[in-house]
Amino acid sequence: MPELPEVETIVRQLASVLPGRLISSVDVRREDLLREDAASFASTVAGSRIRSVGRRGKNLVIGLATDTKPMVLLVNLGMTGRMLVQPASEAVAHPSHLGLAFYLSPPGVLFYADARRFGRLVLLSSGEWQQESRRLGIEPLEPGLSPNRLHRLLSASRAPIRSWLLDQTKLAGIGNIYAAEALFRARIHPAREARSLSRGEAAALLTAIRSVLRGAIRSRGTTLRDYRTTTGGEGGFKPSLKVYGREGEPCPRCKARIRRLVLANRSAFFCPSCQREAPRSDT
DNA sequence: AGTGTATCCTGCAGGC
DNA sequence: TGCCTGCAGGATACAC
Repeated sequence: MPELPEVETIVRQLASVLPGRLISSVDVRREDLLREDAASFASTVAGSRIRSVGRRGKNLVIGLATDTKPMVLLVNLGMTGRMLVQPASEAVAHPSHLGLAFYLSPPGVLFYADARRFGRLVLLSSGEWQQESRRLGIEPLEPGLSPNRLHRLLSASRAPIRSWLLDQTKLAGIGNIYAAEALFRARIHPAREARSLSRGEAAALLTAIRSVLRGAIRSRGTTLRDYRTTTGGEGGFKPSLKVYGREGEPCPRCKARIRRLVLANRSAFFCPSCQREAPRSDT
């Protein structure tokens, strides 16, 4: 669910309300969302002050100043994770599938809720976070990513381009929805070998990735079912999806029926006419 | 270096 | 109505 645009939306909302506030206490309801035990997590976080809220790939990066040292609270939302903020003035109603509650001062509550509990909240030292961050690939919206650089990265891999796009160690932040949408816009078949893309195709793919991510951010993300903003609102990008989840529907460009194939055990939606696996060999 | 499979979970849609 | 199966935005570990 939450890919780069959804996480970016959440980060922007949190960044406008959290920095400077104190986390007075933490209520851990689902310990399996943590890597450490609930008691040590709570004792580290309680009493800390929120310094910053950022994003790296699909991860929320929350900077905390604790009693002893600066820490990073890394939140990966998995498929169904939600970050919900309750203003102090409202009665505190718990969301369904509540995982953790962070009680704030000035008053307010930050909830982490997660139906499937694939999400994770991890406390790291600054050094540990730097190491973790190095494992992730480049940010697709980072200006330093040029068409040539993308082409170089692609040329090292025989993986299908859709699998390559989902690999967070290559680019960080793209998931199944936006991979499908970017490949459609760039007219590239999802099963093409990454290294088979020409320089021109790599450039077109980069343009497509950026335009679809930026468009989705403008719409506050894509809500299929579970994704919510921090205020509980839905993202508005779903009507802009051209192929994802549209198997059997006509391609908006050429009217051919959109197809679904399975790559690495995950659905890949594409237009068989606009996105050819091999160059046309007819006439 | 790849893939396929399984795993972690719950919820929902569709078939019967 | 209910039971069953399949599928879902993600990440990771395993065998091959």
